[in-house]
Amino acid sequence: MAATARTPRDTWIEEGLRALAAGGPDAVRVDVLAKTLGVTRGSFYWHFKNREALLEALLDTWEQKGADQIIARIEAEGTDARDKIRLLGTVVPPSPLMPVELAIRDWARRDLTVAERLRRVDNRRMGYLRTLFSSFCPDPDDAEARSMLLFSLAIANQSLAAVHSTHSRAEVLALATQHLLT
Amino acid sequence: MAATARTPRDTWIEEGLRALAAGGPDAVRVDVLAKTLGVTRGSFYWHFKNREALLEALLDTWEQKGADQIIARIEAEGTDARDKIRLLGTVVPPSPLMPVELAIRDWARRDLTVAERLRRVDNRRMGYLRTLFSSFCPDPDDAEARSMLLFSLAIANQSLAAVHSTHSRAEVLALATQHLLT
DNA sequence: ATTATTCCATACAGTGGTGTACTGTATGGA
DNA sequence: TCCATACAGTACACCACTGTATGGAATAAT
Repeated sequence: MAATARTPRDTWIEEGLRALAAGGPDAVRVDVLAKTLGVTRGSFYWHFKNREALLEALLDTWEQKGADQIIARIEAEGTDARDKIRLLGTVVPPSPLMPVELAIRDWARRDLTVAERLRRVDNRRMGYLRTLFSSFCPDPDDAEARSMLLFSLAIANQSLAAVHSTHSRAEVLALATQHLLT
Repeated sequence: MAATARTPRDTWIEEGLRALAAGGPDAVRVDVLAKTLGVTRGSFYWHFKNREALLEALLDTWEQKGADQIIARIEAEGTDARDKIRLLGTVVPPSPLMPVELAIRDWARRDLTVAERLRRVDNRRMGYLRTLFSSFCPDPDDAEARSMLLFSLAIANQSLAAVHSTHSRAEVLALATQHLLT
């Protein structure tokens, strides 16, 4: 059995994430997705019960893949704690995953179940940051403060529109991250 | 002339901002606003050309009022630079203005004209932060880094869902702000 | 080659929202 | 008193999008 899917489920999810990143959950329209995929909605409603089901699937894949993905990459590339923090402060913010992240973060403000998922992911990440900073910050309060600042930096960077007088954004990110390491 | 307005223009804007804060620009529906105001859309289309015009008006009032409002308050309440920074780090984040702010910030990601407005506002604020930090940071790079960190903290705080192990969020905010003052 | 299964197209009904044209009403001023 | 102004109501045409029912095409296993 199992004919190879011409437009498999994952394709819809992929395109759905793109739409989500670009315009938020309201922009995830099945007929729009169908059009960009060159397919009719008949395909969609074979894979998914309804639009709501796709939205759920988008959150599932993000929570599952996107959450530990960054941590895994940092763990692989970084050497010591300081180096990993530097990576987090500079390579993570311009990641292509961020737009999805931001859309979900905004979504969470008006949807409790989304907020709950986000809380889980954020907690995992904050936990990771805490361990990194704790490796050279004896004071737990200090580690918590720095973790919060680095996390904030990574999130806010994308949605901060200001230009910096004499530096590029990348330079300012590096400066800010360095500040958290001293 | 000028019969007393029963549902003046400002009422629509006020309610529009509420809707914007709660659900983003897509949630600003004229018929919904009319319903919550206990009026039909006939009134709306007297004040505004169309829905787009209301959205523009919302951005106008935010850019005009909301931009310098925070700075003015800090200037009024704070004594020296350090004190003002402490205020910014702790009283601004939980401000009732933030939901509107966040909605617009997300909106700016997908609308160039909104992004342009946001850039103007952000630049003013970053400029203000720079002057504050410069008052006790001789190194301009250092001042820039700290400004960026404080701004990020204020923005990200609202959309950060993580819970902190042993502290309340307010405590962590105070810790983080303090870190930027040393 | 046949057939079951998987996938997609098409047509249709329904809904929620916009904008418009027109009518109705309260209020203050000449 | 009469009228202009400033609203508000009603009805309608018109999308954009959802979901459903059903038929048909493509593919893999036999």
